[in-house]
Amino acid sequence: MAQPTREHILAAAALLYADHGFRGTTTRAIAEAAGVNEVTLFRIFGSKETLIVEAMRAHGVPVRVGTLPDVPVDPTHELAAWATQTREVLVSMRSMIRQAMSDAEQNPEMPKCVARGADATFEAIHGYLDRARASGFFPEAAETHAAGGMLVSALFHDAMSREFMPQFFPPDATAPATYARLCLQSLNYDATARVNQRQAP
Amino acid sequence: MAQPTREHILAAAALLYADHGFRGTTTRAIAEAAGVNEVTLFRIFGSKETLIVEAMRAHGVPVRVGTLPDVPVDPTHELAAWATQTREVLVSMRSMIRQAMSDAEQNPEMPKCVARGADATFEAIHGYLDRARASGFFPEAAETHAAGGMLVSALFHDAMSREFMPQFFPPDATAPATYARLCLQSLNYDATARVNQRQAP
DNA sequence: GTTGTATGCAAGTGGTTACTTGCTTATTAT
DNA sequence: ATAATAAGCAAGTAACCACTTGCATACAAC
Repeated sequence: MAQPTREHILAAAALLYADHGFRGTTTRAIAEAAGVNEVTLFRIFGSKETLIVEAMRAHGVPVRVGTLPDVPVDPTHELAAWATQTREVLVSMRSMIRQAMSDAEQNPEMPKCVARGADATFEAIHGYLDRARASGFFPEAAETHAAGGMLVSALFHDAMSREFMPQFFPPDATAPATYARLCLQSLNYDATARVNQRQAP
Repeated sequence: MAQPTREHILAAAALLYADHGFRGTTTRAIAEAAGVNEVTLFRIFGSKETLIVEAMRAHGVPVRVGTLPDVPVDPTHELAAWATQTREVLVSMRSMIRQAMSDAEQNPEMPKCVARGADATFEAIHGYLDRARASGFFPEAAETHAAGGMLVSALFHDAMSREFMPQFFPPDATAPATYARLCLQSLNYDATARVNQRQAP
């Protein structure tokens, strides 16, 4: 019962942290939620801080958030699908992300272990847009990294703030596709490149 | 000494709140920072919660964050200037905004009184882009609201997250101008419209 | 000069918090 | 079977928290 206990505690801590932040998450509440005695937490993790940090590392943003094809064929749909998946993940973790960003003022490690998966997300979108440019979908001078960053920013802001100010965002269902479309347009997307690509070889 | 005291307390509370959030901001610390006895807080505001909410309302996001001309003449520069001003304000308030967003889980009023100025910001950018479209800078079908929202999202995400993951954003100095430029490109910006506009009448 | 109001000060209340100690009880390994 | 390990339980510690009470003091209006 050694490992299951440890996992239960981490899962309970992550869940409580998302709702109450660091200060608001008491060791008593974690123990109760995990169905474990409070002293067990200290015996296993030593302190509240190391427990919470461990929980963030285990239940933070996952590394693989969405799938983008290696060779871009239909950027409009591929990007829209990826944006939808990515926003879904961000929405499911919005509470945890918000808490970690605010706790950063006291403990700068917090947002870093929560957002470990962010690297992979940016690499995925940047790589995809670079490949799309190489395939002729965008002109050579297209600022793919900046545009990809803006797409991520739109998904991030949407996931974090829509519940407070829904009137400022596009309709919920179509928002990710809208962001993807505008991202492509900002890169002077040439939809015919796909056809050319296929005709060339 | 009635009003000065009240203002001192609100300012001290807002400052402490930005660093420590609701739970972390103690009435003792507010009193000490304001140079006032702790009981005075309760005599004036009644409770910690009403004090903090009052402080948010007084020192939240201001209503006028940036200036956009009534009649668009040079969107590239006008939008870049506005984006720079807007990000500056968001950066200066990032701690407070982050705390308010995380405290929303417990008290949904928090982000609303902090972000009272957000309405005006969105109205400003939406109105400006609509006028620019009417002036012929964009085609009739241009999705000005969605693109304006993405611009605000980029500024927001930049202001909130750059300090944690600087590698994912464009160079700090030119980022707002980059966002503004991509926003215009996503709307199929026609820079010559300005000239046409002037020749027409 | 008196009265009312705002503030300071000292002390305390009841509650919560992270964390500890001492001891008992299961499970597991040998 | 026995010894080691992991976990539970009850109780407690010292600190901190929001908030209260009772009383002294300063200043203003009249």
